[in-house]
Amino acid sequence: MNEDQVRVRFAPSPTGLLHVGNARTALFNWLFARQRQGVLVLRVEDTDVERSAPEYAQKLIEDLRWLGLDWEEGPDVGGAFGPYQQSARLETYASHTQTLLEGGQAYHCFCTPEELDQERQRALAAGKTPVYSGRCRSLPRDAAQERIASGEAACVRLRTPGQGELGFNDLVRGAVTFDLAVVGDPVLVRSSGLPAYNYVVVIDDVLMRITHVIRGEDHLANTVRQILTYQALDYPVPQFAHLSMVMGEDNSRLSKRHGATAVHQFAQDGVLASALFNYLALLGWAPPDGNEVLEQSELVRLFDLKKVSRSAAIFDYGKLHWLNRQHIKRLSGRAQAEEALPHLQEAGYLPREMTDAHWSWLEGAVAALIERVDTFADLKDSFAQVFDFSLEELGEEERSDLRSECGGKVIRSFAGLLAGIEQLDYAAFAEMTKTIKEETGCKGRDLFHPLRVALTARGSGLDLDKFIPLVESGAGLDFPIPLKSCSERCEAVMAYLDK
RNA sequence: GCUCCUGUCGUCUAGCCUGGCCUAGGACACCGCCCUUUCAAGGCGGCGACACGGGUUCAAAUCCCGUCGGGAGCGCCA
Repeated sequence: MNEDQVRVRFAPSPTGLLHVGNARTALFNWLFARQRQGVLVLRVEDTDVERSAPEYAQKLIEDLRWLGLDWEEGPDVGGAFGPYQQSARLETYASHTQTLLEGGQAYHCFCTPEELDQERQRALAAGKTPVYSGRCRSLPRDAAQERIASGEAACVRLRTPGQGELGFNDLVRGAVTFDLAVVGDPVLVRSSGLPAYNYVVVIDDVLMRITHVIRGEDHLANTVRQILTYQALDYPVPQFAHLSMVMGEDNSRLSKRHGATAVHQFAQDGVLASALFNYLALLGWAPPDGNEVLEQSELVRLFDLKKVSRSAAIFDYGKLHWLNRQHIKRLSGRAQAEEALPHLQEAGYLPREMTDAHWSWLEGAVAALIERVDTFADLKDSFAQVFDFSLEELGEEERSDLRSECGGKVIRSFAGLLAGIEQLDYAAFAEMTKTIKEETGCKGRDLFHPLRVALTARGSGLDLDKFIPLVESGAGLDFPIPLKSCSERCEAVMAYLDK
């Protein structure tokens, strides 16, 4: 292995679905690794047995892959520095703890949670930062051993300086300095014997040879404790980069009440992975030339960790949707149809078994309807105007359009012409409208609106020149919901008018 | 409460390091116009910001100090 090789990691805890905030962290790690020809490690942080669940680890992996990320090492692909889930690394942590205990950099603490809580309350009340008092710090080692032997519960704490300053250079934030007087001795190992996050993360990052730790800003303050741990272990400290948080519109942490937050949800809503990828990269970073619609490979080329914004960003669904439209447009007709198909099948418009005829009809339909939608879920809704034809649900305005003087004349004239025609395509339709205009004297809105309502049972929608060929070519195909031809629609309207 | 991070159009940001090229640029959203048999889409245009107060300087969005706002951390959660 090359000593200079960049090695980064994404280390989610499997306590829920992949959130866009975490996805952005993963993505920035990925971009950085790819552009530096480095290695991305996926590590599952499942030391919290209460909240972790293996199903979530699997879903996390699926969602990351859907987004278009890959990694060289991880629980699913293996690697030279595994295992890659912390629950399988407990022995490693234990041996490090032994070393620290023997060297005196760590010690056993017998304080009970109740005592610590009281200490904390007192500090808060006195207007000070709650810091562990260090009561068990100077307990002689053999005395501690005896208490443990007698069955007393103890956790292991790191011995920290308690005074002075500790600074580090953050790749996105620059120089950051902390007063060590406000950092107490952190718990390394809980009295249950399970190691704590801030401890294992250090050991794992060292053992997995991580060179750059790119993570959320919520870890910024913990970095001091972690650096102290690196030092106690006599390990080299990696570079840090703390990314700002992703917020909802009201500037509070993005949560479900702001809308979709899980990557999985965006996939279901018909957002393209490439669009979400693009949007996430733009959250806190801007391309140098101002062109914001970018593919993965372009992002890899242009991305610059040093240019990442230091302030929090609000997740803008509107811009994501705009980007999604841009990415949809870049897809070939066939690819658009393929993306659309699952959503349309789920809505019951298209059969599970697609014939070639279905495919070519679908491509045409998607091409006609796609420009008007933000997502494939929206596309599903706009397919309703092709398949659903219900005169019972006409609105007031549409009803009066049909029943108006021109409406009745136009439709009767249209129905008459339709009877004598083989194949209604747009050219034929254009010819017919001319004739209708002459026969009825109706024109403009008075002419076209009744026709639109008669054919679509709606007051607005797709251009008729696109709508008619779509319906006519689809009418012969076998769909779960039969697609009515123009003449069938027209007959229904005539019957409706006669009532 | 304390500590740390942060503050440019409604939103994402460029510019800040290395003061003058800033009459502060772009994108989304919004508004208007054009296109049009509808609704969109699309094209064109418009509105719109340096949080505030002091300093330093011939000159400050840019450097310094303070205030205020936002976020995070202070756990035997991760």
